[in-house]
Amino acid sequence: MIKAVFMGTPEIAVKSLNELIKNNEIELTAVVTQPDRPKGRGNKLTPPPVKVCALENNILCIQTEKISKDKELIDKLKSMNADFFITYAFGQILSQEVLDIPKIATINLHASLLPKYRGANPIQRCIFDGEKKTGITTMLTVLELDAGDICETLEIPIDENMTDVELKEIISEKSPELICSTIKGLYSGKLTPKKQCEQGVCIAKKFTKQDGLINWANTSLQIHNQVRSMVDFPTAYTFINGKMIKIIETRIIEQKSANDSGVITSISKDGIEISCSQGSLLITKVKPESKGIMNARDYANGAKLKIGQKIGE
RNA sequence: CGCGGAGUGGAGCAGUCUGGUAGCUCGUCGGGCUCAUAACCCGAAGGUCAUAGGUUCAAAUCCUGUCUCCGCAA
Repeated sequence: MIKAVFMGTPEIAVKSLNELIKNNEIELTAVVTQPDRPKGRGNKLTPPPVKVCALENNILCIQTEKISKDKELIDKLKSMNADFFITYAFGQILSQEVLDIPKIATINLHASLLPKYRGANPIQRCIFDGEKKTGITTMLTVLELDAGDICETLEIPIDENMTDVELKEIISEKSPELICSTIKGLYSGKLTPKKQCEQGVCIAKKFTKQDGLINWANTSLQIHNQVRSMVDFPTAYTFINGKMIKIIETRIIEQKSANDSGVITSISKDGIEISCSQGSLLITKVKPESKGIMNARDYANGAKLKIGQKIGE
């Protein structure tokens, strides 16, 4: 029996945690996650999804503010005799002392094809940049951010309209298998991790609200990639008639039908067409202030938008 | 108790301040026009105005509670 401890926090890691719980070659002795945080409207204290899953399955769940300084927790982890620590979107940096605890290795799952997109936001950044493919990588965890030796990788193609939400779902879906295969490979000694190629290293930083503001002077491709890369957060937005409106879904239109950027050139059943610096963008789904997601056509109808109207202010 | 917005036919909205016949655009259905159409013309169906009380001769509208949804801030 392989003994393992899982460290993770958000929704994306839950499917993998579930697999580790169910897999009968692996004994999951504990789950480590972040403390409950105040979240959303009303600042309600919300447990991380990984904790919820662990509790549902009666797995020991330990929450810590900072694992590398939590002496009590470190002692507890040492006493567990784990073969592996598995981290997946844990959100905390492990100290060398923690990395050295497991008998075989600490492995991390990262949602990119390393060495590209190291860091906190690989999923959204690769879509934002218009990448045609990304992937999942398992690796040995080292002190330097996402720089450890690579165990296994899985490529995932990105089509031109895929959103961050869809990609996240695919990655969440495909991760469990890769984790298990890596654990077994390392345990049996059949898998030899390889050094990362230092060429092509780049860091994927988190988005801020500011990143969501649409600049209509960009090309339609840039804006399209921006919109679909941040549906989940922070969501691309612009201003129409002085009100903020979030743009949920767009399609690229090659031809441009106005000289100005940020002007409504047509309103049809399919949506609202806006001219950009290169090509046009068809907005198909939006979310106005205080409202839910709606078809752009319905919004245009109620808001009485006119062709030729300038947006973005 | 962090701040704020919203709930009205199937969809998107106006009407609420100043109480007095339920309104607009779109969709749906029927008919017409057209070579044809997402266009145009005529007609129809469809709403306990989120919910529970209260005030009033009379409440979508004023007062109080509740539920649901959303934006901002963390």
